[in-house]
Amino acid sequence: MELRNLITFIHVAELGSFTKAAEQLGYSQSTVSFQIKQLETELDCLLFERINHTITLTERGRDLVSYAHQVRVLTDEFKENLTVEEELSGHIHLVAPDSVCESMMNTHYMDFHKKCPSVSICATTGDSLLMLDMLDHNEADVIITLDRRIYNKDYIIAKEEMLPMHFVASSQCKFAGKKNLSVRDIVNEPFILTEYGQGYRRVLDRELAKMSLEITPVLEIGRTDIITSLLAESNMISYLPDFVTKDLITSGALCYLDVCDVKIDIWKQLIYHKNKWLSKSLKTFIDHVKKNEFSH
Amino acid sequence: MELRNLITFIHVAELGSFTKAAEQLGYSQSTVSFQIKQLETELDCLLFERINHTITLTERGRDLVSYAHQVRVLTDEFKENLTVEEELSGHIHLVAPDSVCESMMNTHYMDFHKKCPSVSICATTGDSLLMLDMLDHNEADVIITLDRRIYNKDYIIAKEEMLPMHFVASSQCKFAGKKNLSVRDIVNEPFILTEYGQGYRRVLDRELAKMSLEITPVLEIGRTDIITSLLAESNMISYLPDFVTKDLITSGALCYLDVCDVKIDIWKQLIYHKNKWLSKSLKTFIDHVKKNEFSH
DNA sequence: CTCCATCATCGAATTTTTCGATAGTAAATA
DNA sequence: TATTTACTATCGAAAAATTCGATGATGGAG
Repeated sequence: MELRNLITFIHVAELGSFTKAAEQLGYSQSTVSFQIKQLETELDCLLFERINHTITLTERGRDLVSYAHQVRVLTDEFKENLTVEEELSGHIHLVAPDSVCESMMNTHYMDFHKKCPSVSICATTGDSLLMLDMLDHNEADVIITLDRRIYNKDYIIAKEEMLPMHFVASSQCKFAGKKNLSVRDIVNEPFILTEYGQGYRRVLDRELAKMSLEITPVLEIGRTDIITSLLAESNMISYLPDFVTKDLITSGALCYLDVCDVKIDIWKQLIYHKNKWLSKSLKTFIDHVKKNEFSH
Repeated sequence: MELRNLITFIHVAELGSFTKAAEQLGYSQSTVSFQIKQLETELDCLLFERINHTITLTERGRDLVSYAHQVRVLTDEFKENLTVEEELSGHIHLVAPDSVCESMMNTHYMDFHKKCPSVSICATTGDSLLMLDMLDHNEADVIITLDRRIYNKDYIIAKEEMLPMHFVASSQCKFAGKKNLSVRDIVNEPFILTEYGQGYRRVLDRELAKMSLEITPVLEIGRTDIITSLLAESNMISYLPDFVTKDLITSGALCYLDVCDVKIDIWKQLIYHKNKWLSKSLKTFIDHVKKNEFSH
């Protein structure tokens, strides 16, 4: 019992004529005959009595009319809802490094929430590999990486920028103000770094390994806010993106170390999977992040 | 948007896999792919995200699931109602001569009503030509004729019997008891006959015409109960089926006239159109009439 | 009595659906 | 690590279904 036949049946029942229904539907009359017969065969009952070339609904036919109408109403409603402007609602799963999550929540998340109060955001943290894996398994809608510059034909980079990074330490640190430091001068100092999974941490390790150097951090921790506050009160060193240290640099609590022989390109990238269906909500969210979370 | 595709879609959505749905439905996997794509094209939206060979419903997809379920429920309900034993209800239009209507209502109609209280009967009266016309226009479901024996490939004779008929008059009539009367003896007496339309009246006229005779009735009236009561109180003559006069013959108020030279074959026939859909109610009704309205 | 309207039917043309094979990819397994 | 398995996309060919146009039968209108 296909919808096509039900539609034809409705027209026939309303017009009381195969011929007229055929004209109205753009079919030939024999097609209408065939379709009705098809319904009758499938339902194993007579829908119309044909007496002297005029048709009359049987009781079964009358039953079918009401059923067919219900189906048509349902169909029309559904299609209408499809064309209706999609509502800004639903659920979005963002995964990003701790530091990015924090900065987003502190700065512009409320703006988005005000703009789209019905859209619920789930922001979780994770390292680069996990995030990409989540993209691959459609467990995250969009991610932000801080890592080497990622390119892969399966991913769409919605926005990206290179991230300025520095070795940082307390302004009281013995290296503060020193010019032209070498990384060799500091590798044996006590370090606090983010956990290994974070992309820029890995990139740093690899870069040092090229120079046959290695940092053994005394503390590894994902929360960069904790790192920075520890730095301020200690003689430890870290390697962090500027946006994380910005406030404490401005306030003078921390300072950049002028290390000249390590130059690492870390990229901040807003990524989603190429096969991801972008709902209007998701598009809006991505736009919002592009505008607010990246330098303009 | 055909039902077939919606069913497939439901299975895919429930199993989360094109392949499994194909197995369950007996399709090849490519067919399922095709059907889903067909839906997506028609609705102009993505129903499943395909990321790494695993599928996930989109929001639109989720909407469609609930819609498709509704349609399926409707369909199942409808088909179920079809297979459910048809209820004995509905409407039946019987057309019959006045005399037959009366006898039916007086004798066995109540039995039928008790058996099928939800079936409403509309019994109207009409002459043979009208009745056949009504069959041809599907305005009557079944008719009973008192006429010459009707045969036509478009009609189905559910039951028929030859109808004994007699010239009748009051027992006080001057012909009462006379043997071997000729019709010539009585043609000029005052006659009450049914209206011309009634079949057996026409047949009588035609038969007499063969003998170059003619009856000019002083009264023509459809209601045979009126004819018989008038006969009993007058010297008039009529020509009626025995079932009409039975009671008054038994009571002795009327008597048959022994007219030997007119022999007319009148048939009582229960007829419906060959294309008539016999609902269970109608079948039951016809059966009832066959059993009760005809001699066994 | 002829013309028109109606539905049924048939075979041919067309369209749609389905299949089977193949490819590409990821995950599981050895 | 290599291999096997599992999954979806795609393509062309085969099969099936739909549609059409012509024809026929029949009743009604003019």
